[in-house]
Amino acid sequence: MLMNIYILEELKETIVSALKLEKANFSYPPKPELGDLSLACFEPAQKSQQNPAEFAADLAATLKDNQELQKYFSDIKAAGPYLNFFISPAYLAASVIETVKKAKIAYGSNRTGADRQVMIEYSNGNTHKEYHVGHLRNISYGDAINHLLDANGYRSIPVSYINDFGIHIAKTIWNWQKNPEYQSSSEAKKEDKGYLLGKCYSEASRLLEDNPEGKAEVAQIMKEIESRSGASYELWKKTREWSIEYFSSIYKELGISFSEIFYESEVIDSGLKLVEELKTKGILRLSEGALIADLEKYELGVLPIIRSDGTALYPVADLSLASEKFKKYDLSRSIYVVDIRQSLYFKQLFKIISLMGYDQSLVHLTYDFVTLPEGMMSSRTGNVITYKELRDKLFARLSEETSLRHQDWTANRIKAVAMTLTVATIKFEMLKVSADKIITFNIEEAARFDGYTACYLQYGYARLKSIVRKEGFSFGAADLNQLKEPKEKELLIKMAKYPEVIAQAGAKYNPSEVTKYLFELVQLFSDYYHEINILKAESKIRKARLALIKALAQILHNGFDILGIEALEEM
RNA sequence: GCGCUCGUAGCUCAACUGGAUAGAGUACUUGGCUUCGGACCAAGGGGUUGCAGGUUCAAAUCCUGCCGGGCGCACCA
Repeated sequence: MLMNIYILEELKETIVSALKLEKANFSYPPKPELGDLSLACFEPAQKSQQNPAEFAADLAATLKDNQELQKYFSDIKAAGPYLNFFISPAYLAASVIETVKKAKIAYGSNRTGADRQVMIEYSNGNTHKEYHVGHLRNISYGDAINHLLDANGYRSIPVSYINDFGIHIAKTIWNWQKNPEYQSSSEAKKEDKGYLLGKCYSEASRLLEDNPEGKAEVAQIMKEIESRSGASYELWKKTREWSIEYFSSIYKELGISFSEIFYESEVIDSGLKLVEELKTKGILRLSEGALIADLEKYELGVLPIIRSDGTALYPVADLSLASEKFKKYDLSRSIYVVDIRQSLYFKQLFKIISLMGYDQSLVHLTYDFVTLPEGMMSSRTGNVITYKELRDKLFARLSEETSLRHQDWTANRIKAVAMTLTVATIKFEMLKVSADKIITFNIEEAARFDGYTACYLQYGYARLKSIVRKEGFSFGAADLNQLKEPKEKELLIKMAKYPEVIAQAGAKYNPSEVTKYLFELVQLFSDYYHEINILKAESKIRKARLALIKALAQILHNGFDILGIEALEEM
């Protein structure tokens, strides 16, 4: 299959071959008056022991008569140590708009990954616990990376791993059994029960803090679950289902789906066998009664694997899961999207996996936590904001605003639009900040319709589509030479950069570059829209502008897809 | 104690990984509705990039040392 070659890439290659450069350092001028594409001359000048500014000026003079380059550039001039290229507007418009028109949903994607399979694990809820804003950052981030990998030519396999077998479950069941009001509410819908379990768990953690008696009871319950028989085990089976149903209802609301979901309870047994093997191989050893991985010689400390009482710790399941993944799928890379606080743990885990003989590349994709303006959150003390609470608060604001603007709309329509905006807002807020920054989630700020927000972008898209709708189907071939406005050129340059943004954001696992790009694109459009009339323009110009607008809408739509955001035709 | 990480405008964040006069949003002040959707647009003020050295043509970015916040470091996940 022939893939798209994008204009800027093509131009850079043309320049490099025309100048016979080995290495070229391209950038974009800070202001459009300076040019559209820029070549820094520091390095080549140094090689030929010349002043960079003179070097640039010499090059500009040489290139003036280059027939090949004149096809693409209306002007080439030096500005200090930079050689600046002005792309010919007609060529730019034709190239960008035609490429978008042909590629449609594929505009921006590339073949870097060469179809290699990559697994990406994210969301990773714990049954019986709440699904909170931290999980939302994880799932939004993981899903965006999943889309970015696909757009960069990888075959990405999104999976989730649900911890359904830890001590937290015994705590929840302990509290559940003690409180008849929990049991009596089991007539509720399954997903509501999943939510209730989360509440029950946080309460249990609080109750158990200074309660040795309770802790002993919890340990007893844990043993019963591990033995897979008895009343607590039966209750585990039932409540586990509630949580899983609850998670799947969340994924559905968020429009996210996984190729496969793994469960700790299903990998733990083979994990115990695996751990025995690793012990005979000498990778693990006993110490102070516990089974540990001694990684001191790699400066990674010590990782306990099995408690001195013989019960399994978290790595047992993780090791088993890793080998499961590699057995089942032919992976070139395995990515784990997990909170940065576990970075030492993942270094240890990856070291053990490589000692086991796996040579696939392992990536721990980290992000920092989410907090609220009021302060830190912890699932133990229970002052977390859950998905449900956040969603409801955002939804209330966004639907209020929507119904204010559309008093003729039905309640259902308002609800549907507000829900789409809610999900878009959550994802956008989680993605717009780079992963290594703590997010202070400010609901008031997030739910705005102006500024760097999901609603601002959606509004821009809705206006675009509104124009396109008015045009109907009378749509002939456009003469793109009619796009002569400077603002049109600015828009086209920005549109031409989209493929680079996708490539870079993918290589750096950084969706915030996409959010920023889309915001700037909509800003440019809003400015253009305000100043230049599209539908009232003279027929030939109108057609050309409509072609521009359609390509623009396509790019916005593609960007929304990467972010996992549903584009609204009307809002 | 050891290690990781962050520190940029009042606030929330960018800065193409060493490049042009450090940019956006918000807040504040001001201007624009006989508009293709004003949920918009335009203009203005606002900075010793935590501090001090160093590396070089060039440093918010790299190195060293401080200061301040956050997070990890054996039976939590």
